[in-house]
Amino acid sequence: MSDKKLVKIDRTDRRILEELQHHGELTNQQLSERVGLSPSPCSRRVRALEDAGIILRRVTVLDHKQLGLSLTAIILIGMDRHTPERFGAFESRVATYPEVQECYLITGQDADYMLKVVVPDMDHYHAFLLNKITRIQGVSGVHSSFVLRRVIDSTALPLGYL
Amino acid sequence: MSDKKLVKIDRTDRRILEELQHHGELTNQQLSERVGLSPSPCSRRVRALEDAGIILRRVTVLDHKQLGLSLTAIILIGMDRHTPERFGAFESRVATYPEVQECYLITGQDADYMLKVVVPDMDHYHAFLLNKITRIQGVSGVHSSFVLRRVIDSTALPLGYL
DNA sequence: CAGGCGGCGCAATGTGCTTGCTTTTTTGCA
DNA sequence: TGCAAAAAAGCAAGCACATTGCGCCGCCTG
Repeated sequence: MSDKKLVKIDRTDRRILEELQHHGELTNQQLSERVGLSPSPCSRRVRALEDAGIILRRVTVLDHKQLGLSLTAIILIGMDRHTPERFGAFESRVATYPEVQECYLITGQDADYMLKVVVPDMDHYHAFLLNKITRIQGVSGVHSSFVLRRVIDSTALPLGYL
Repeated sequence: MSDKKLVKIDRTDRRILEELQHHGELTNQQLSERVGLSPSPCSRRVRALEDAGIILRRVTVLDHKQLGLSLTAIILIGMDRHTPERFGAFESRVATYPEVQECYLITGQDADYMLKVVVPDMDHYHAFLLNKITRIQGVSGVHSSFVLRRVIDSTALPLGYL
């Protein structure tokens, strides 16, 4: 592995992570006063968390509605044969589709993969299914649901267990 | 609505959004040279995108494995009665559970809600189901799947349609 | 073809980040 | 319980970066 150094996460680190999870736009000194620290040790802690790989990356979340991407679909996909070749081929193909936000190999007899897909509208979704999903070797069953309302849409992890 | 100003998104804005979606840690001048601009107009464009609400927020993504959160579950939930009161009660309860990363009201006869939940292990998942999900009035059917592998786990939108 | 508008680049200013050093607090052991 | 060592916090200076005003250029319009 490439994780250089490991950090024991105390109460202060937990507060830092809690803030950064939701507010990645905070400056270091804004963050430092929220967690009750002066800027320098706060900055050092954040860098330690990055070096340890606990902070994976910073991202910017965009408004799909304003970008004309109104349709979000949840797709459950079953495979005909459960071989590593089938799975490998499926995953490497799916990884090239920008419409796919999430793709998980999951347990259960009904489905092998769960996908979250974002497209402009139904026409594009139809085209996506026909041209990209059903074309992949081994895809046997496809079940689509569509998002009516986003009650919660977050990337935050529950830090209460630490 | 409170969206102050609207921005027509040209090729440069698209490149900015594409970079920021994946690399929210970029400094403005790093971003500016990636999109082929000088720092000042780049900064102005980013702020315009923020003011327009196209850039919703910046977040920090953490490594769930290193934080001892090894289990991710996909839960499909059905409601006994499809009334606004039932839905409202369910949603306001679910919104208070930090383990729930995503909660969508979805189409389909099999389920009404799809949840993505993060917990340390199976014991905690069991407790979560018993103490938090099945306690909610109106929950009739619960189907759990568990994530075996994260093939794609992103927040990036497909900007190729613009 | 002339006028106006909008976006880009440059330079200066101000803000925030970073690094070395000192002080304080915590931890471990007698 | 007290002392010593180590780790973390705070301070100040140097530096990098973001921001703002201004002049210039290209484009669109009348």
